[in-house]
Amino acid sequence: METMSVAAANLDARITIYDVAAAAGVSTATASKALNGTGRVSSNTRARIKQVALDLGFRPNALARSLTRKRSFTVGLLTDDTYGRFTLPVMAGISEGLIDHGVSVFLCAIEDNPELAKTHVDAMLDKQIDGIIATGKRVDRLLPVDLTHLPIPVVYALTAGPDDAVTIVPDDSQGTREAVGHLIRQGRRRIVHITGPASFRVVEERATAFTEKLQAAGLSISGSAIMRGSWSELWGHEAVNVLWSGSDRPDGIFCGNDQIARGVVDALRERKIDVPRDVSVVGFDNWEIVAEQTRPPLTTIDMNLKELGRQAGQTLMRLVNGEAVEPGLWRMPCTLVVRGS
Amino acid sequence: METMSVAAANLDARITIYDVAAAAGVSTATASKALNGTGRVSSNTRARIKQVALDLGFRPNALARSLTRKRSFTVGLLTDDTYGRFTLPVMAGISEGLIDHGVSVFLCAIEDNPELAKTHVDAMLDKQIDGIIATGKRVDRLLPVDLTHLPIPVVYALTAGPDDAVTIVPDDSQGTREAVGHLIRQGRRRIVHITGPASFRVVEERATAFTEKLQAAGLSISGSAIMRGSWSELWGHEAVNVLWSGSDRPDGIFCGNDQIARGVVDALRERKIDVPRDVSVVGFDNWEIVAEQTRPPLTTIDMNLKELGRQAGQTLMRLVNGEAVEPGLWRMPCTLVVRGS
DNA sequence: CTGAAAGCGCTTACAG
DNA sequence: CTGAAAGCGCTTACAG
Repeated sequence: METMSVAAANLDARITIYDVAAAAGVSTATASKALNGTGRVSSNTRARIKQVALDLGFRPNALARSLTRKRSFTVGLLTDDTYGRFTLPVMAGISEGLIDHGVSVFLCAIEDNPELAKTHVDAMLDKQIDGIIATGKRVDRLLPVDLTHLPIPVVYALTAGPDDAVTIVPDDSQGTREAVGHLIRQGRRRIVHITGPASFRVVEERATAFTEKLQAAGLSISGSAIMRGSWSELWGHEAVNVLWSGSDRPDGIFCGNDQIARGVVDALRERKIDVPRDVSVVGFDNWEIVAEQTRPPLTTIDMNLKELGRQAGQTLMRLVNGEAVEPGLWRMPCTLVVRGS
Repeated sequence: METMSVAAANLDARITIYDVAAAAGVSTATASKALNGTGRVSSNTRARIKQVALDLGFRPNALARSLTRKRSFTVGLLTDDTYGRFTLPVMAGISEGLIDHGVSVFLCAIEDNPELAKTHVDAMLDKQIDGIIATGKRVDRLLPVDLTHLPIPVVYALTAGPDDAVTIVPDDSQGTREAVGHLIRQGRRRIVHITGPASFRVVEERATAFTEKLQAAGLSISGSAIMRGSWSELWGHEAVNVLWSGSDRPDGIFCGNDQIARGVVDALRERKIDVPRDVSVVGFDNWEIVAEQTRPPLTTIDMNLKELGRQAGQTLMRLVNGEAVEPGLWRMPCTLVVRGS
């Protein structure tokens, strides 16, 4: 009852710039300028108008404003990831980075469905979005939509984009160097890399960085130092079994993700091998729910996904504002998070 | 270069309803009616206008439409969950259920920050959203914003709402009955419940349903049949240790979430107790990444979060359309997912 | 410094 | 069945 009457009141009494202009005894043009800080208005009348607006609780209708300004202060966020392990932090970063500029973001969950994707893009275009951020679960996969001939700028975050666009991804090579560097500083000399499937580009990128870092440190690298498998704990387990059934056992293990690392640490414990005394383990992702529950807690690499999202948002705004930005692959630095392993 | 000229062309040549009216030789009023299927227009001219619109690639400006219709076909989605384990499926469901109606959703990640929340709500109100869906990580926690005196409807999904609103949550009691029923059908007679902290309302709700279901089945319940702890694997481990250090050992375990269940199954395996031969285990959440990687894979309860999100979206639309809907707590059914445990 | 007027791109009574 | 006109709530040249 109470609620309803308030609602009704708000709806009907929705106050417009005409109301504040009238109350302040000026034209809407002057009111508009005063409120927006544009044009020349004496500081006196400006102050008065602002006060009136405040008193009346005036809130400008963004739709009307957008219609004349041809700018909606709205962007679209496309994602094919409904599981969200990597995507949600990115989205949160985008949202946070953008709301400060008064821009809101449309969420479009498109799965792997091209039809759905097109529907979403069309709906957003109709709603006059200023730009698009495309994001996804795989850095080396294209979203199932072509975004290249749109009348608005688009930036790609954590998903593949065309060469002439800006695409923001974590710096996997640098992250790898952080991890291996840490292992070396711990005095480890026989280091192996247990990672995911070769079909992932990040796997190869990290593998290359791994080898190079070891070489740079003057460490010998056995032919089997890089073991590719799946992104699972089980694979971590198995890899340890393979390693320990041979004679060339490592004292440092860099894993392709935290789940593998979790499996490695568990397998090591089952074999009564002390982590980190006998073997040091470093994971990747800093997926807290895994990293913190491992015994001991995982030392790992954080991709700073939220910051990456923030960057994506700001970059899109620069593009929307017509600023020139360097296209290409932007690599955002990763951070080593030292825990117990 | 190519891209830019296309963009420019699209921007400048943005074709309006005036263009199609002119091309079809009718007034904009008629064009509007024909395109929207409103008012009386002969089927001939209607067809012609539609064809012209198609040929010209006319896409109506949703901003202008919203301004006159006083309906933006846009809703806001508030969430305090940036981790997203539960929230993202809900959001995906909302988005999917709404895009069919041509409504887009604004994503607002508000953390636990009231300022941020207010900023988002204000921004969305300015953008004339038709309604709000509030969602969060805890069913028994309020979001850090008061949404009760807004001029638009709001529905709550997976987060606490006021009594006079519709709040959609999973049916924890029914889910519990499914789980326990399954255990009983497996021939289990000494069943315990290892769950999370008493501070969570769902914990007590499930505990009550657990007891009732056992009673209904005529099974005896030991005083310590319900063990409250944390939502972690570690707690699952510990609980098994406690249980097996006593003499009253269970043959069926219902866990408050999949992580606990994972810990339970691991601890059981370490004790050489066969799952599911000696002991059956049922989890909760159907968090696939955990449930599928457990050995054996976890039998668990799925909360159908995506469907819940879809419901929330549809319900909000009903409200927006002025339909009457029954306020209160709506409980959506859970589903038993049988795997190997 | 201030205001009258036109315009953003649609929709909707109201006439005809 | 069709159209002229007003209006949604702002902003922006253009005058004064």
